Amino acid sequence: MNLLKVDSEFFNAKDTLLCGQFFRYVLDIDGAYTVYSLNKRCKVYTIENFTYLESDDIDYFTEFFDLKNDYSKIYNDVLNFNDPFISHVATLSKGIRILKQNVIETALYFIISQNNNIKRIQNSVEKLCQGLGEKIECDGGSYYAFPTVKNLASASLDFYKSIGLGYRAEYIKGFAEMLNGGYNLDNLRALSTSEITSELLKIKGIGKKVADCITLFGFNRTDSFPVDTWIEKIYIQNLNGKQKDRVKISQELLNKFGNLSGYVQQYVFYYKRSLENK
DNA sequence: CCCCAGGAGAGTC
DNA sequence: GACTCTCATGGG
Repeated sequence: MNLLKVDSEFFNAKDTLLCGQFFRYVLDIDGAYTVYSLNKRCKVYTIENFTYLESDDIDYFTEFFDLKNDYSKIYNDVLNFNDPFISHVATLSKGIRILKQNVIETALYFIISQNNNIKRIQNSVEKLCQGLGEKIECDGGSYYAFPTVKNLASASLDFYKSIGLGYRAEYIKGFAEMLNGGYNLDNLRALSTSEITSELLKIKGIGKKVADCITLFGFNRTDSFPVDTWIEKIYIQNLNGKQKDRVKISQELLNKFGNLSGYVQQYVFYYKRSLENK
């Protein structure tokens, strides 16, 4: 077990995990979060001015949490838009880091996320891993890995319905069979963001919003601005938006924020979902 | 009973 | 291109 200690100003454990980009974490009794990704896990917690990362695979989670990226520069670039509302939410949410998640995990989780709520998504994700993932024994208990493509494809439609996916079960089943048949999402990495989006939209169950989440969190393309029901509300209430179609809203926000879109989107989303209600 | 959740697909015009 | 309806499921 290795330990990494970093300044917490631009890496806050709670803000990063609860801002809506990730679903597979548990808040422990001691206040630390246990995070699961693929077949790995880590503990992460913030105490005052420092955030601590504990894992057997520090390298993986250094990449996962994007720790080699300079978020002070990103933060200052966002402030330079000189938009009072955006600056306000950025200041409150600057501890967020955009995760660099495995692309298959990201795609599955965000297909599940459609017309759903975060609690239900988390429940389904956990049951998915418990039902199909490899059980990993280690000191301090055991946990389940994210399932292999083969296991995902071999699971029945009834299994997917049994973990609460509802009508999304058919989307997941179809996507799993597609992957098992040789479709490789990593082949899309050579393409531009808009080209990746176009390819993702060909997959049944993936629309514009889910595709934008996959490009942002799975392909680390920050020139993506996912627009869901919450962002739509913010766009109208706080940004004086006039468009009504979510695709057009996304394009307008992307035009405004460019390569900083992904960061701004998470700052704003987190603000709306939690910070506003304190 | 209603409405809503990190929407998308299919149908109609 | 544009609406509109429907799709499971749990919670408020």
